Amino acid sequence: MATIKEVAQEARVSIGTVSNVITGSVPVSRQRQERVLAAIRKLGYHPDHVARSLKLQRTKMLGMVISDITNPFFSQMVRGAEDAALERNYLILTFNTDDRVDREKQVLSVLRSRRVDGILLVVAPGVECPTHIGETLKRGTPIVCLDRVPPGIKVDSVSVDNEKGAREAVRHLLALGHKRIGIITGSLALQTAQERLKGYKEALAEVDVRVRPEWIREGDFHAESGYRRGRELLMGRDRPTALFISNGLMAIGVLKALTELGLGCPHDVALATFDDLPLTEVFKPHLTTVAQPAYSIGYKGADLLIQRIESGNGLSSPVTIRFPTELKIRESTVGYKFRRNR
Amino acid sequence: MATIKEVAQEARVSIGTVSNVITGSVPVSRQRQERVLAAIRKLGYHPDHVARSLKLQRTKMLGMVISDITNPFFSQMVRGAEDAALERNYLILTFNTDDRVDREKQVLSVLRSRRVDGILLVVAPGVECPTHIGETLKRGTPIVCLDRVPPGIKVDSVSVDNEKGAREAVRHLLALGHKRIGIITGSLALQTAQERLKGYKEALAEVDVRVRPEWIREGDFHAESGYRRGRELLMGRDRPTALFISNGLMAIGVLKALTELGLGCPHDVALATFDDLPLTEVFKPHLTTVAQPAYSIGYKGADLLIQRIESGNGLSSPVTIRFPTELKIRESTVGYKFRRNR
DNA sequence: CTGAAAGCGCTAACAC
DNA sequence: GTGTTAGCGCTTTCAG
Repeated sequence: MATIKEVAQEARVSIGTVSNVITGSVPVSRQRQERVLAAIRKLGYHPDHVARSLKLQRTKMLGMVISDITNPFFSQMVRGAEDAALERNYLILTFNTDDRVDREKQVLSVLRSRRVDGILLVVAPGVECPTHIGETLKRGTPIVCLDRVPPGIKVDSVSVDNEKGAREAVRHLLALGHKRIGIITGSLALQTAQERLKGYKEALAEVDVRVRPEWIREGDFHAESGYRRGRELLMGRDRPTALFISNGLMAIGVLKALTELGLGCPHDVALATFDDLPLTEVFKPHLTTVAQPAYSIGYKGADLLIQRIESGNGLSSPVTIRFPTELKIRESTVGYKFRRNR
Repeated sequence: MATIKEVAQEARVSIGTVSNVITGSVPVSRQRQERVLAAIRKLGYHPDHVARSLKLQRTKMLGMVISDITNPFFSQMVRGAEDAALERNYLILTFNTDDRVDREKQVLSVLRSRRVDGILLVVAPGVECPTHIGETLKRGTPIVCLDRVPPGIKVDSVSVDNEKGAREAVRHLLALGHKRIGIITGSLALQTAQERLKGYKEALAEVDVRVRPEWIREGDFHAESGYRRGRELLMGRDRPTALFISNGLMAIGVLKALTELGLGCPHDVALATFDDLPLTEVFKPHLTTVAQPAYSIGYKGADLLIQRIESGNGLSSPVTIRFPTELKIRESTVGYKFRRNR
């Protein structure tokens, strides 16, 4: 592995000069410039970014901490973040926490040792106030929270208007004539999940439909919980005619429950869900969804984070970006008009 | 940010002693050990991994170069690799090339500067012999190729038995009575795609069904090409009764074409495809697939790579690991028995 | 413009 | 056991 020293020898200049032609910060005479370039090519020299990081005290690396890359919502987000980062010559280290706070803390500690310049974080649901986030921030490493905004902490975040998205979806269900609408929420330790529940309640309140507590079930944003809570909701005699599911993975579980119980969608039960699952569009039933711009959340998050890093942080107060959602009406709700008078 | 020097001062010992208690390579007296630990806690010290990397000339970082994290096959692979890496205290830097050779070269160059200890690579389809891979290898950075094995280069690889997987799928189609079977291949610049085509041809040859060149269409492993090649294949009067699709993304495209043309599956056209798309299982039609252990490919790949790194490389000759595939027979092929005598 | 030299924070000899 | 010290490869003053 050629070093800057060898390049300097080969080009018969000082290592300072080599550094100057590489960084371009200090002018170098034409003649020496060419000698250096030739030496670099001849030796196949690639500057050691580790040494540069040590000297400059910045690594041009970002940590990205998500729940699970296998969830298409997050994989799109990661793609967006990587694209934005690469454009500005930042690299991304990814970590899956599976929504476990202990893993999140562990990862944050690793990231500290690795001296990443900033962190994109999808916080794990935890009851306590996330002190590990505050500490990281205080230490000078900027964090941008994605998708979920942790409670009781001043931090940049990029997410969507969950309340409005849920409200619109439930309004849509109501407009179709449904009055018996259940919901499967995410973990209510997450603000995101609470906002979606709130939107659901608001939509019902608007038209004076009573909220029935037994039709509100708490899941955890994973498919298995959608399956279980879905079964509970649909097995009884007195079941809802429509369901609002708080995320895409849980919708998968609900669909499985539906099939097992021999219920048709939308005929027996109409389904509206948060998250648009990209690859399922060509399958039946095509789900009515509250689509989130996952790619943009990741892209904008990385963008904002890099801005923070390069502006020396602490300049302005925390930025909260909320993207709008888009209600996509499809066959899991329409194609069946629920009769109004019953 | 506390440094080892400050810890030494606080604990009233030399920096060497601090280093010794951290690495544990040299014994330290009980008393000083405790003083150091206390100082570390008090100062919130986290060793600077950048400095350590420079000194040790290894970063404990792996580069992972894939086509697109958004493709569930790859996101599972990445998850597997990250899990394996983390277990051994390696971190992963991910990059998407969108199957473009120029991006791949660029990424490899970045990875070289970043001094990653090894690279997990899904090669982009390119005509020429991949010299950039050979150079990286020669420079001493081990590479493990995943999913696709580049031609004309001795390199470790982890993939599946594509030929056998395709053969079994087409045999299944034949067993159902189909004699008019088309295929949409991946880019034939990829050995992977060629192997799947070969399996298809072999299965037909086994029962003396003539290969019809007009029913062999070359796609590129992306959904759009599945859609286009699918349309071409199915629009004509003289169309196949069954299709073998060489990957999951293209299957999505074909399904879209099917819907547009008003063709039912499996009634009008039976479909068998490579790749099991994880979240589509609850939708209709449930696809008959040649399932690949994507997670295991990633996991084993990282495992093998780390072994190479830590055994000082160049020990044994290239390892080629081939996982078996599993044919999952589902409703996109069965549920409709094609009549034998026509 | 150019070269010399001082570190960035850490590990690993090496003496004691 | 413990302290001292020489770098790892680079950037950046600082003289000239």
